[in-house]
Parts: sequence; C-alpha cells; structure tokens
Amino acid sequence: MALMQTKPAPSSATGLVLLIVRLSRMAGYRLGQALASMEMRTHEFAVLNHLAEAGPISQQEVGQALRINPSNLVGLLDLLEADALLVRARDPGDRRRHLVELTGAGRKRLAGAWRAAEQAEEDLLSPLSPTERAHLHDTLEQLVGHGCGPRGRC
Amino acid sequence: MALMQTKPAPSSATGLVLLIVRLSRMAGYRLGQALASMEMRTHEFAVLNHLAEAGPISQQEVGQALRINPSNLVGLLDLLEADALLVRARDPGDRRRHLVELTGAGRKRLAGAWRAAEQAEEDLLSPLSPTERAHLHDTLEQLVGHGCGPRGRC
DNA sequence: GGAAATCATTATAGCCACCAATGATTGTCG
DNA sequence: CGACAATCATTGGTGGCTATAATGATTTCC
Repeated sequence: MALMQTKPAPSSATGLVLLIVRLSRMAGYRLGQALASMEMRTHEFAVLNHLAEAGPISQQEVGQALRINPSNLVGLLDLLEADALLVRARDPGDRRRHLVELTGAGRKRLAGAWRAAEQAEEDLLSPLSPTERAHLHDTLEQLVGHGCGPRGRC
Repeated sequence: MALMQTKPAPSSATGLVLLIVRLSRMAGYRLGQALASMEMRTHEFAVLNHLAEAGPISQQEVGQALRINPSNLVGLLDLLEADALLVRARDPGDRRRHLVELTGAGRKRLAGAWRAAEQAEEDLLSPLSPTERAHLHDTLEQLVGHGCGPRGRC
C-alpha cells in the first residue's frame, strides 16, 4: 500500500483553500451585519473601497479586481451613482469605457462604513496580535496581487 | 514604515476583512472550476471534508462549523445522501438529532475531490513558500477555531 | 405534567453569479 | 477607404445561494 504521499505531505497545504472559504463566510457575515446598520452591502463597501484606493478606473477593472461580473456591476453602480457616491464618465481616450470615480459624498460614506466595519474586524481578528495581523495582511495582499495572472484570467 | 499616504492609523487592520473576502472569491472560483470537472460543488466538498475530520456529528454542528444555514443544509445533505456518500441516522441519545456520517463511497469521492482541488490550490498559493503556507494555515485555523465564540453565535 | 427550548424540515423571498445577446466604439488589414 | 474582428457597457434570463419565519417532533426544566 504505498500510500506514503496521500495525506502526510500535502495535508498542511490541502486544506488552505477550504480554510479561506470557511473563514470568509464568517468574515462576510460579520461584515454584512455591521454594514446593515447603515444600509450598505458588502459589495458596495468593496467597490467604494477599491475606487478610493485605485482612483478612477473602468468598470471592467473594478470587476476584475473584485471578481464581480460586469453584468452585476451595472446595477450595483447604478445604485451607488443614484446616491451620488460615484460618477460615471466616458473615457475621452476610449469612448467605449466608463471611468468610475468616487465623489466627496462617496468618500464620506466610505469612512462611515469603515467605522462600522471596525468592530466586526476586531471581533474576527481578536485572537491575533498586531504583529500577526500585519503579517497576515502582507500575505493576503501578496495572494490577491498575484491573483489572476497578467492576462486577467482567473 | 508608516505610510501617511492613504489611511493614517487603522490602515494595517482595517483592510483585512475585505482582503479575506476578496481572496476567498478567487479561491472559491478556482476551487469551483476544479470541482466542476467531477460534478461537485464547493459546499459539498466542504461538508464531506468536515465530516471526514469531525466524525459523525449532528446537522446543526455541520452548519455551525461551515456557516451553512440549517435550511440550506437539508437539501445539500439530501443530494449527498441520495448518492450514498453519507448517511443520516437518528441519534439514539437524542432523537431530535440526525447524526451524519460519511460512507466508504463518500471517503472515496472526497479523495478524488482532493486530487482535483490540489491544482487549484497550487495555482492560488504559488507565490508562497511551504513555510509561509504552513504559517498561514496555522493563522487561519486559529481564526476559524475562535470563530463563533463558545455560544455558537457568529 | 406542562411550558419552554432544541432540532430538522418546509416554504418563501432577495441577492448574486453566470451565460448569451445587443449596441456602440475602436483597432486591424486588405 | 471599407469590411471585419475585438472590446466595453448594458440588458435579459436562469439557476444557485442565503437568510427568515413557521411547523412538527422531541427533549429539558420546573
């Protein structure tokens, strides 16, 4: 029964994706509860946050970075734009694109969402020291940065 | 090391939940693609895996550990039971409970799913060294272990 | 012995993910 | 120049996932 390589070696690695998904379900639930108090949803928070970090970008780039389907993004941006949290404008350089940019109201609302999210984050991360949190942050950013490869395919 | 550029104080902590959710979307997509080749879904994989690790347990415990709502769990277990991958039996000690247990076929299918998932996992974790993966694994397990507190509320 | 709690289940509604198709715009090549 | 393919946003539709409330069976507590 030469099964030396089934579990022992890959076991430490083989649970990681499952662990990430599992943890994300807790994190997403807590975040959703926290954001619900200000009538915001996780996706809206994620989009606003990404726009604040990545400046004016096309809808396609938003969708790729956050893994949101362009189809779903349309309605999502419609809502956020209706609340004047962001603006869509044709890219002068390529009129097929819509450049999406955060407004002042958007930044303000994002800041409020951050305050609401802090409690959820603290609950989730309480077993970790500040050093460990920083290290985890670096690791995860490395992973999402690697993300979809150079061609955008995931 | 303090970058005043973006977010002053809470920056190191405040992005983590969002990062986890974002990473999980990539991971879940890749895992789903890999499992689709054998007509299995992420939740089914997660349930089978948890049953293999935690032995015969009640449906409620499965739902709590994996953050799957008991309502959804019913149909999910129905499917898996129809394929004879697990069995439900009344707990003799408490006849309200259904004890869920993996069958031989279930373990076999789980092993196959692991093989399919390995490639997806390798793709996602490629920027990390084995040491870093092990460290990440420990950190995440610490977080999911802390999970919902002693009372099961999340 | 009876009220409250627990567990699985059903039914329902809302959100989200993916696919295919359309219209507008741009880039390519003969 | 002019057909043709590619890209971007958008729409419509389908299916899956998630959460809430209500029901029935069983157990626990007083």
